[in-house]
Amino acid sequence: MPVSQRQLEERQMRQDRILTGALEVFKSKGLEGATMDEIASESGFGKATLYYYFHSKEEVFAAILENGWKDLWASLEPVISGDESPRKTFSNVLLKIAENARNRPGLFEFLFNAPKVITFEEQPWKRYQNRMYGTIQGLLDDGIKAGEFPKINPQLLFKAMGGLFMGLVLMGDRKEPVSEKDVEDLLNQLITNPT
Amino acid sequence: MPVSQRQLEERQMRQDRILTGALEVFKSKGLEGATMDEIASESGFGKATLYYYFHSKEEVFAAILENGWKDLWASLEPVISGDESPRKTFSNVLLKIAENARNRPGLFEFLFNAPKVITFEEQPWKRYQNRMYGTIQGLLDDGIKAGEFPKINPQLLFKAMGGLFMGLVLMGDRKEPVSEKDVEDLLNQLITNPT
DNA sequence: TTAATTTTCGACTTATCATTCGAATATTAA
DNA sequence: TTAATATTCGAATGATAAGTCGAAAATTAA
Repeated sequence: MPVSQRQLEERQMRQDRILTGALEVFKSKGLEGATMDEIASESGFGKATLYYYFHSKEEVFAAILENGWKDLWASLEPVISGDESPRKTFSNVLLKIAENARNRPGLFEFLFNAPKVITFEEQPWKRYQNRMYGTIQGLLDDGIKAGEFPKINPQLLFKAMGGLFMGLVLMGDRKEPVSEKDVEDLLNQLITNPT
Repeated sequence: MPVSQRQLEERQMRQDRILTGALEVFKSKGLEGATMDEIASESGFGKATLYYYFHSKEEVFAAILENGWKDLWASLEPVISGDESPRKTFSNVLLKIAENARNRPGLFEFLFNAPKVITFEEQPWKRYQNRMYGTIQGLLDDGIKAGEFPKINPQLLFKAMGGLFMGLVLMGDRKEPVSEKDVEDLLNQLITNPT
């Protein structure tokens, strides 16, 4: 009677399938603009089936963010736990983020843009987001103290770096995906020459 | 019979009043989330009156963007037409943008975020946006050629700067408005030392 | 095979708006 | 003052879309 392992996995896969379809629709229509009917047909299920797997449209939306941030954080964890210098760690973190962005640009864009529109309370994914921001902030603080970064308001440097990555993926409607080399060049420009 | 000057001005003021109220609502609810009822009560008119001044909700939305970009561009125009060096001009442009952001942060944020959600065709305000992006891009190209900026993919530098400004205002949920001095410090970090 | 149990789904219900109507009220011009 | 014109508005209208229902089809376990 208790559901089998395979059953659980299949359920999981169906949820993922729904989430993938939903991401497409949310990206093009936004939270309010997206309809459950569209998500249903995009993901290949009947509408009622979506409600079998999720309680509401917002839950679908939140699940995308939750999974996305969790995965992102999971991929960052080992990099951060390493025992490199703040500067090297910081650089690695950025590259890892860039790697994530390259692999699933749609999701990545969504992770950083969607939250601006929404304002529910109690967003579980905020935990991951804050943890990540906090960590990066800490790396910058340490790096500046250690004289590895230019001496500048860390808060500001953080925002600039954050903005940079957002800019890489999102800014304007420019084409041309940014290459890894570009990223490294820019990082060098930014974090080299501690005065 | 032809409407008087004063009449036109009053009409204009009423439209502005509606737009100001609408901006509030759009900011907190987004395009789809915002209701005409709410915009009406926020701006102090009856709902039907909104339709006397605008044809649709989207027209209201578009009018905010159109006015915003037009004003932003207008304030930039003289700076750009100056005969300073690319680098100085660039710096001035950024400061002018920052000034705009300081004066009407709500509008500014809206200008740069709202477009991501929407996708109508034929957006008149896009003309201004593109003009601005194009100009800045040009300044960077020139500056790099003249050896005034670090030698780096201009496209990328552009994105970084764009991201920076977005980051200043929008990134994360950080508080602490960025001071003019902060901005200048960061600009110096970014565009000083042409290697 | 067969009786649970799980999964699927289109049709229905219901609430929420955008937009329109038609009738006031105010303003202007003669 | 009076007739036109401009402005205002709340109450209908209609469309859209979230969420529910109850019945089927699949799958599982015995």
